[in-house]
Amino acid sequence: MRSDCPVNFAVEILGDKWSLVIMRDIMFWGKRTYGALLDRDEGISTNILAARLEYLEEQGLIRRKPDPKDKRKERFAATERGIDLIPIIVEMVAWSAKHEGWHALGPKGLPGQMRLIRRAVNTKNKFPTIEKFKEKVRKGGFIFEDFAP
Amino acid sequence: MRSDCPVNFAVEILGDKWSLVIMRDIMFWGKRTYGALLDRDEGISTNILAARLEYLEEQGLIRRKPDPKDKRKERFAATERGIDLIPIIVEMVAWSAKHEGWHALGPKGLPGQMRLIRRAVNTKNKFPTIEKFKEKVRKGGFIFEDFAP
DNA sequence: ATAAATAACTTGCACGATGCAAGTAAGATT
DNA sequence: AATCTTACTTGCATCGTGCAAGTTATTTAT
Repeated sequence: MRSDCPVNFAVEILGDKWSLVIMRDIMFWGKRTYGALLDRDEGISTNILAARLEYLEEQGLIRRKPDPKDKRKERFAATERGIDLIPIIVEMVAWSAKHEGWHALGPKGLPGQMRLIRRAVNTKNKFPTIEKFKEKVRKGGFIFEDFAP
Repeated sequence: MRSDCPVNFAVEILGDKWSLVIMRDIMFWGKRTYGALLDRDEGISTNILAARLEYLEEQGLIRRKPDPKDKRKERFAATERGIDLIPIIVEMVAWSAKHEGWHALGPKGLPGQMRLIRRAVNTKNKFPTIEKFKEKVRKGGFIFEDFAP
């Protein structure tokens, strides 16, 4: 650790190009397997994904367990520590949405998802919305669950 | 840009080891010059700082102007786009404070600063506190102003 | 039962970001 | 005029990331 500052603490753990994107896929889009996490808009390499998943597990942000039906598969889920990243991710969405350069969820963004995000972003007191998000993920669901294609 | 997702948008701009730490120093600690930004707990290299400041300016998060009194110096300040990072930084502080591994601001953390941070972190509705932070920075001040050593 | 497909990786190599140490040029101080 | 301060740059080593290809275990298809 470079310092005792809590901003630095978070940046040292989360400050890379993939950690928060992977957590987004697990908690917002309900991706549960290596294959599902590979198949993303951003296009991650197989070695990078494997390394990042191992790292996120080390950091206690996700946990994995073998799929009981298919022995080739592993299933990833967010831990409570990972679920607590939701406020950071929501504030990042709010920042991106507020400033130019963002095209509103892109081709995969369904109207319902966009409304959900816009509500989360435009509400001044985000606490109740974020608690609902967390509760959904804690119960094994994911945030865009009701709007999945 | 790797995708249209607003999470990815923020991660591509902010997802490195220094951008948010530098924004913290400017907005929370009131550091205004290259020399002041060099002198940090984390210890940044001179070339990295120069490159990051140029990058943050390109991204519209900070602006610089020459010091009228000392022609060697430049003074850095956060733009409105940079000020809008405060909610993200506050949520990162909240996340770090909630989970183990963080030692509460370290040796430089004065009691007043720690109280300020704890209040920001423990309040469910962070909106009013964050608005006060933003207003202070907009007026040319910084968040720990009243508690500076 | 055998062959093909799928899932989750690993390996090798290139490139860009980061980190350290030393040097430089303009302006301020003595 | 000499020294100090400020804001850099340069050269080099290392680490994180990215691409392409290969590997192993398991499942599905024939």
